[in-house]
Amino acid sequence: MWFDEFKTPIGMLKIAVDAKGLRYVLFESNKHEPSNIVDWKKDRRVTNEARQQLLQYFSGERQEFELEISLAGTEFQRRTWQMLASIPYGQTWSYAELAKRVDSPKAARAVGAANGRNPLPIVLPCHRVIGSNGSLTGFGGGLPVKQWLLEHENRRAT
Amino acid sequence: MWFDEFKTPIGMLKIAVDAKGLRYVLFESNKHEPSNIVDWKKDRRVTNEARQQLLQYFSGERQEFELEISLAGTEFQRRTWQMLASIPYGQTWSYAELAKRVDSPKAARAVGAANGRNPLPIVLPCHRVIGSNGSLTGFGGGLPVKQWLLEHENRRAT
DNA sequence: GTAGTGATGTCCGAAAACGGCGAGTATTCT
DNA sequence: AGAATACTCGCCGTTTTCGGACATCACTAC
Repeated sequence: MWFDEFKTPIGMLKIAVDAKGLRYVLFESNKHEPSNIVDWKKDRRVTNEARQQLLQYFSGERQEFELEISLAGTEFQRRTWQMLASIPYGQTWSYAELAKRVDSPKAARAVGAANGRNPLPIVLPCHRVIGSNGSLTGFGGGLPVKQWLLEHENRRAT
Repeated sequence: MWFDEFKTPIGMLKIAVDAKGLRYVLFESNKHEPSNIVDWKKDRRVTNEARQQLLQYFSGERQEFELEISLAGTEFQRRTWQMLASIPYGQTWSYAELAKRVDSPKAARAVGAANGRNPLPIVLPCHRVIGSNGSLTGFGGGLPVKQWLLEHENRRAT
């Protein structure tokens, strides 16, 4: 398996792609090890594009991503991850809100678990989901990073 | 998934291959459903060869198989299945003997379980393994078939 | 306040159940 | 006696089951 690696304001990021598109965005210390990709590809075109868009995000030039992505998970997880893309830049939802939008109103907790396994953080903005009482509650890359991302978006938000 | 199907003295047989070789030999009524093959192939060359050798076995012309095979299972299962090929045509081993040959002298019972999941019956002659008291004890394709195979080999044995 | 409770999907570890067994012992027929 | 049968118990790898733990939250009861 091959990763493209590059530096950002929040540390090194690693990304990997497979035949369908972007598959992983990893922090230096990721909680869950990525599972092996069956049909991974060393596709410079896709990784270059993804890296560029991520760097644009960090410099403030980009608020939305336009990338081919490849989601591997249960039906519920994919539903949850895809819904993340609906949260506008600079805004936050609660886990309960996200659960409602996914048609499982009572599954706030399950949504949290799915968020914890989001394979594409930042691109799919799981950092925009916080506790209904305003607490940050958790983040794969560590809470400080979550806070940094939210503040970064707040500074740029229209 | 694609199966080649053909008629034999003990009923219809189905065989399937993947990238590495012969993967399944199935009786009409198989106890364990085959798991999905990831990289199965519709490879006429391999299936034709396998079918031909099997038919030769039934007609008595063939006592040993020479085929590329693909074994998917735990380390112990593969060890057990491979050892089956060492049992000479027309002879029988007890489960305990087989266990010894596999370096787990006390695992007679585990060997039995592995035998029960042999994906390539006849080619890997699990029918040549019987209880240490001479009883047939069990067979995926049914005990009558096991008995038929043993008698068939006895008739032809030198 | 604060402490407890139930609902939800997934993962992970532990524990139990389950087989194509076998050796040893007891029981039952000739 | 001696042989056939029955029951018990240990053995081993795999499969199944089960109980928590989670990036939650609303509600109730004190």
